[in-house]
Amino acid sequence: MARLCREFYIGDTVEIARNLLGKYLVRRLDGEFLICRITETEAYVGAVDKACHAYGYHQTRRNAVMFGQAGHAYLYLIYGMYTCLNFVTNPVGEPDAVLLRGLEPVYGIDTMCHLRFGKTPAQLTPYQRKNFLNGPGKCCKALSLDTSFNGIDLTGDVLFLCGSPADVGLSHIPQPPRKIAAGKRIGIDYAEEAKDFPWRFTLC
DNA sequence: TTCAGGATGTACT
DNA sequence: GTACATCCTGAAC
Repeated sequence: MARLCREFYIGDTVEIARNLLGKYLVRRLDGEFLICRITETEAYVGAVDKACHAYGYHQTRRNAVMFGQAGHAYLYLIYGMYTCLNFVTNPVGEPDAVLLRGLEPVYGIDTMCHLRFGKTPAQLTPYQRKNFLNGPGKCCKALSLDTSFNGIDLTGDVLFLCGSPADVGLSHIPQPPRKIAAGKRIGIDYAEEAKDFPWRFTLC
């Protein structure tokens, strides 16, 4: 499959967060492909952003991956229970990342449904159907990702991104034109002025 | 349909 | 000991 190369992940992090919308996230699990369209992201910029784990270039054991090479995945545990997936951007030493907040399932839906709810798609309640992949913890659960994947290379074979349905062998999937909305980020009320940065992007 | 509250464990001070 | 880039449940409207 033709996947996004490392250069895609190098540049202005806020711009990359916007460019990630509509791209396809591919997870290879036991030989099966799980494929989703990215619908929601947030940018985190270490140098200036109090909401970022690496604010002011503060490096710890947890966030070390953010200081490494672009195009790798930063995964961490939040609230003791849930995993968040980030894409590391920018050059080595510049700790920026894009948080994945929302997805739309495209392929492998039965498997994702089972991973998330232990049910088949037909067994979902309307509430579960509506809230399938609209949060960072939910995305990781449906793709069977946990902190053991921290630092994985996004140009490898386990987890990577593609630019179009044709790149993932699904040329029959339509891509209707959609708009991008920007807004404030979520769950970072402690971050003072940074909580109001319009660095959350949604496909609508 | 919205809201409050609890679950839960790791990293960091 | 405290805070945390969250999610689910159940109750009230």
